Amino acid sequence: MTHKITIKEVAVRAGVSYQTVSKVLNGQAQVSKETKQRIMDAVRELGYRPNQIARNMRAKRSHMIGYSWIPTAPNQVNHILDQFLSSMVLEAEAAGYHLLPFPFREGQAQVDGYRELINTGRVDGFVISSVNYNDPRITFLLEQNFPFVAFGRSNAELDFPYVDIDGVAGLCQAVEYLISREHCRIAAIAWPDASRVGNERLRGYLDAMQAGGLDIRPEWIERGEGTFAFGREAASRLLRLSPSERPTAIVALNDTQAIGALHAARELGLEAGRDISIIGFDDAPMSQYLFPPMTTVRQPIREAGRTCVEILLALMKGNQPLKRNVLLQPELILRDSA
Amino acid sequence: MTHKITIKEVAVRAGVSYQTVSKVLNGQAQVSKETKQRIMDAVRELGYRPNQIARNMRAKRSHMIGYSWIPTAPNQVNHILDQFLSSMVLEAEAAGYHLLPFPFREGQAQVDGYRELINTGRVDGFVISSVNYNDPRITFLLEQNFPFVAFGRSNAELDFPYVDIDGVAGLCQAVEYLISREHCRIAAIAWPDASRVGNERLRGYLDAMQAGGLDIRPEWIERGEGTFAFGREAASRLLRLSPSERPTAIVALNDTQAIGALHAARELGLEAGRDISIIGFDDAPMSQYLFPPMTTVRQPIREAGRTCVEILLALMKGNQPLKRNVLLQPELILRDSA
DNA sequence: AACGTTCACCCGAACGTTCGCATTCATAAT
DNA sequence: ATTATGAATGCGAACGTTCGGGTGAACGTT
Repeated sequence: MTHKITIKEVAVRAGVSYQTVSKVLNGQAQVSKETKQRIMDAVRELGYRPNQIARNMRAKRSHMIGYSWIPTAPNQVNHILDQFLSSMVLEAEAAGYHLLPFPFREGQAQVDGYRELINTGRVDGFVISSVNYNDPRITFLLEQNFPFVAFGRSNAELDFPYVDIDGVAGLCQAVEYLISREHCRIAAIAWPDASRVGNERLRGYLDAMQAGGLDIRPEWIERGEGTFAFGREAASRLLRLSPSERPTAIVALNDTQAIGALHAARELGLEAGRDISIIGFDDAPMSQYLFPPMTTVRQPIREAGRTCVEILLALMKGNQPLKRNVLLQPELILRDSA
Repeated sequence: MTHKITIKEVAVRAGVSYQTVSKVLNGQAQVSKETKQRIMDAVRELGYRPNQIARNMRAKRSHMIGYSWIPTAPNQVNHILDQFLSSMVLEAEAAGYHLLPFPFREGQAQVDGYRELINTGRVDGFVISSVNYNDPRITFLLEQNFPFVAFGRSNAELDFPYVDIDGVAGLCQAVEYLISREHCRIAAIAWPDASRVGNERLRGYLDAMQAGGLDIRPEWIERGEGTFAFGREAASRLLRLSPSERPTAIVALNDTQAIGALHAARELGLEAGRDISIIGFDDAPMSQYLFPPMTTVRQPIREAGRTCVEILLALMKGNQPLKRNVLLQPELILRDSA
């Protein structure tokens, strides 16, 4: 492995002290044009690049942003990660920062991972995702007064910087669309009320139903896990209600549940898009390839990743960022299932 | 933000020199039990954790592994990334290493990203993926004699450490299964011959066909992009061949193409799993939720990520790793489409 | 001729570690 | 009593930067 060039070697070649080279490189030196040129030439000829570790050491910063995510179960999807990560990586790199992904731990041990990275000086800030109510990471980081941005909101009383997708608006759009297509009996397949994201989306459903002057029947609201199995089971129940009560449309809080609902409909001999309308949430990549292609709500993930890093960079600089809380608007993608 | 504890503060509290603390912590000191205990107590009481940047500076190592991947197009899937990344992160962390994801660049600029990370001392090694023939990264890294492991193979004449999934075996399994189900006319939807991965998998098809004593007809081999559109188009052509020539089964080199084929079959009024058998490759998470659930080949991604890092760690230590080239076996997942 | 300014550059120190060698002190061997 | 031995610890230096202050020469001003 080829030897690494240091600033001293550049200095020798340019015939100046190495500190002068440093100053020239950082644009804070009064030097004659000629020496500056000599230094630049030497840098180029030797292919010198400043050692980042030494820089970090001196600056007492790591120029790293910690990030960890819940690894999905083997048969689950994380179609978000690629977009979220690469948008963060891109935005961070432009500011001389890099991402440091670290393993996700459950329960109390989770905070230990964060603490360790702080105490060893490996990161200057965090982006946290999969945020929910009473997230121990949030209280911990606030307490430590350590820079972080959350992708997702938590308890209303906690004040911290976040970026989130407007779940209320997402479901509003879906329901409003269904109402515009003359649907009156619209059901929702939702999540347990321990999920802030789920509650948000459900509220979008409720708001839009109310705004549209439609009945909200408790039996039209199914709450359970965000899985294929629950989606199928819930839809199956909904579609077996008596004809006068049976919903003509179903909105699910994610695509996986919606696909379960699609299966339930098919099992009952109903064709989605004709006999029953189904709308998902997430725009999972395969949703477009289903039978029929699924109408769903797409989240601006790249925008979210970019914005998280943007805010975090300002925080780490010590600035109050211009925007501390950002709510991004999702978009209804019309296909054939509704 | 709370002040960071240094080794000197620990030393003061324990009443020894800071270098002694260092030695105790690194287990290379002859010290009395009592002072050792005093030092350990001080460490615990102050919550001291060694500054990793300073350590890295001293050791002239970053303890970082560079990794970058091709971000997928908005409507594409990367269901691999989550598993691959988290298995690498986990394996790396156990050895005190972390991953440094950096933006993927196209063409010649790609190598610049790698060079920059080397020259600035940010990484000690790389894992590279999306490897193909004549990969400029491989020649560059070999030339620099810089530690790396490839996930995927390249030109046969290049000798470098890699981990790969046995594509030949994967398609063999698929075709052998079809043969066992009495299929005689089996077609393949393959990729352009610029893809090493594609060629490998296609060879698996050819080998198994030959071993099974079946006809290999050129019109049964479609080559094109690994997209939904091409899969549909190719399958459509195949299924419109004259009855005596029409294949009774189709293997595709990835799930996206296979799903395209599923659509083509349906458009022609054929039911997959009954009128025509279709097998994909990748076990994309949604494949199980299709109509019908799709038979496909699953790759041991976590194992691949783990092994890449395992080999790389040995290389970075300066050891010749026990295994330098690893070929992992994929697994046929039987569902209803074949 | 003495003095202040400015320019162009040098130099010491520090960031938080680790490492090799030096030093001190007690104990045992001569 | 002197010397060798070993255990327990201290000390200086170094890793590659950046930063602030210092310094000598050239020049202009009175």
